[in-house]
Amino acid sequence: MTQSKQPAVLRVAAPVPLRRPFDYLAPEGQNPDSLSPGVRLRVPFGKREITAILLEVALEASVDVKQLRPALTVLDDEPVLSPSIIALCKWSSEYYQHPLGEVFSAAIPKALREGRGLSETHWRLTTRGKGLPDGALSRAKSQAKALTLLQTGEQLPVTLKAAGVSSAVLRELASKDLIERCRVSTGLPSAALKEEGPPLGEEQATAVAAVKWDSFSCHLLQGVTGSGKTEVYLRLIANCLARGEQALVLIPEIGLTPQTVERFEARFQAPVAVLHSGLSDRQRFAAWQAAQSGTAGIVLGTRSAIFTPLARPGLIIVDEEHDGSYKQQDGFRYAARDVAVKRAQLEGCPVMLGSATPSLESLENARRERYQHHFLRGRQGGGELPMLQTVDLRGLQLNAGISDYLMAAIRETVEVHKRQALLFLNRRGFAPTLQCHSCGWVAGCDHCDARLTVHLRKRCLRCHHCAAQRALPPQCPDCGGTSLLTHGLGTEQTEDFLRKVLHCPVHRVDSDAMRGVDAMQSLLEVAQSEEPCVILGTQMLTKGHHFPAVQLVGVIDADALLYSADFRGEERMAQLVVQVAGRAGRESAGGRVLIQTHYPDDPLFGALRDGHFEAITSSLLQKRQSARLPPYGQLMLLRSDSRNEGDGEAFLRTVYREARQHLPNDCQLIGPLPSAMPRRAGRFRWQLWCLAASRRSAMAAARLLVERAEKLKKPRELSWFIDVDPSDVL
DNA sequence: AGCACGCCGACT
DNA sequence: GTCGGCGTGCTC
Repeated sequence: MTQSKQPAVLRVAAPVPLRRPFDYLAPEGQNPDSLSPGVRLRVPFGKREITAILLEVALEASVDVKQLRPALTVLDDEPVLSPSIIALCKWSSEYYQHPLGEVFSAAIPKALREGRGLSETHWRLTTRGKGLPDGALSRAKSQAKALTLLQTGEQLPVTLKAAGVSSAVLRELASKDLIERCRVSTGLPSAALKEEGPPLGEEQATAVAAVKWDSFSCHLLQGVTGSGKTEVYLRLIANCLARGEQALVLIPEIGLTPQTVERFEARFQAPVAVLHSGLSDRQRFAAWQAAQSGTAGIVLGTRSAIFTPLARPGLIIVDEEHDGSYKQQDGFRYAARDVAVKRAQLEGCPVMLGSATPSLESLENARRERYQHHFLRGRQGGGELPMLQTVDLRGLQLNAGISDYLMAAIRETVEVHKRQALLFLNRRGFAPTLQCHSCGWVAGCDHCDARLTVHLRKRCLRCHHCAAQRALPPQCPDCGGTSLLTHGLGTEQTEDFLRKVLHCPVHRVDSDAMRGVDAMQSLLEVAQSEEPCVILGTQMLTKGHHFPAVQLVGVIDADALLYSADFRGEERMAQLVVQVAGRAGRESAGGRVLIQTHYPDDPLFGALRDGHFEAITSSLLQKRQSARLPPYGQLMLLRSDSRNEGDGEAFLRTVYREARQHLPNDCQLIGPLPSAMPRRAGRFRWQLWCLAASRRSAMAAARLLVERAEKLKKPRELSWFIDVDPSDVL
């Protein structure tokens, strides 16, 4: 049997938006069979040179062997990505229909993406350096100091620098062949507890005990603010660390990192590695490395941290699992919560999703017993749940959106009880509309189908959907009329009104007021100080922060949220009310929540008043079921974005025609439909809906849609993408 | 995504 | 006569 000598082929993922792998020959003198998937290769790619990730050593090339070029170098001895992370990336690439090379890019810090080394991050003594007699180099003091430090083991350059050893000294020693660069060694995190923590309640203990180690299981922990979810997390982490394993904890936003780190560090000896978008490349790389090498016992991060490799993964926690920020809204559009569940499955470890207001998706998974559902019903420390009440706005006179009833409650809170009031209004700026009283002209955005918002502080008009901004006009640009009216309500306006009528500080918390790192910090200090005041803000307020002195929570305009065009509007509304309510009376009795609405009879409010979040979710689930919307069907959107008005619709219509007959028969294509705001930032947006009855056919449909869209010739200035499990359908 | 090649307008 | 506009085609 003759066999033509087939060179083994290196199949790699390249960091480009192409949905196929590329094959290379091994570099000169390199045995391809010695290479493991996950190592980085430097390869020629067209006219440039890129860093690619090895997927497999294949026996046969997918193209003519003559076309293969040899890889230039192998960058790693050991893979930078573990087999389970590679599997996770492959799954994500397939599930979200995003090119694998770009998925890898999301999992790897920039330094590694650009081909810089893992292999050269630490310094250690060479054999020659180790054999050096004591007292050598006594004349070169800092060199001697470096050697002494390195005698205890390998060190990071930053550590050496902190000890007063400059990089010049290190270079000098390296040139004498006394020290060399090396890879970080695998460390074991310390499991020591600094403090025990409070005794667990019965429900907490049950939840902790339900988590079995060494195998996959998914848990949904549902409990209102103050019910002690964090204590459950801490106990689980303690157990995980005691087993010598690492815990990965996801939180929704960067702002929650300091308080979370603080709690972890108060409880555990183990080092905490923090990963979020606010880090420098260097910091991110260091944290990634601590996670990957196993020296970090706890890895805490936002969305993208879900792809961080762990030497010994033992537990994954997703806090506030319902939070929308777990879904990436551009490029690689993954949902970190769902990737977390998949990762736990691949790693064979437990995952815990926690929330006061779980998503309908997770509740349905719990109902089907895919997830174990644990409830924390009591408030720890004897705090009572606040009383929730609607204020019927019909026919009431409002000042800056505030009824006399709510105003009286605010006064009572700050003036009589000397406590804090928290008001929620989901619209920043002064007013959402500017209109001419003489001719009716309305200030609109030139680039979007939207009105410009009046910002009085900055004396400008701003579009909240694109970057457009202009000065506030002194008169109507159409008729020259000088009487310009504002309509509607924003946080600035309510702030002004409250400042005028109250004798206490009024703090505004929105993305305009919270510019800069210190703004949020000083607000939290105000909250801690417990001075009587009003805190008025947008969505930002709902995210997890502690407001110990808040006794009253007011939702100024619930109607805007309730009647959103998005099918998730009511779900979001219910979540939001429960979340803001959680800010009230956490540590003080007699907390109240007032919700202003023109529709007090909506059953949703009735259920909220009675504290029956379950009643709301089960009624919402029923509506979803009859509409066959998620979680009863899987939704995907193929979206287009084009400069020319008709292009997007025509493009999606062609995809529709071509894909329709090949689609699995439990899939339904709807559209193309224009987006809720058809023109945004000068581009026209259309969408094609695809609803699938099962996950399997959803994945087949996604693949088909992308395949067809990719084959079509793209009109100029048109771009398209698929959004699997979209969080916003507007 | 880059990066080239490739054919048509206003400049030294 | 060239510099350069960005259309379109390719990357093992």
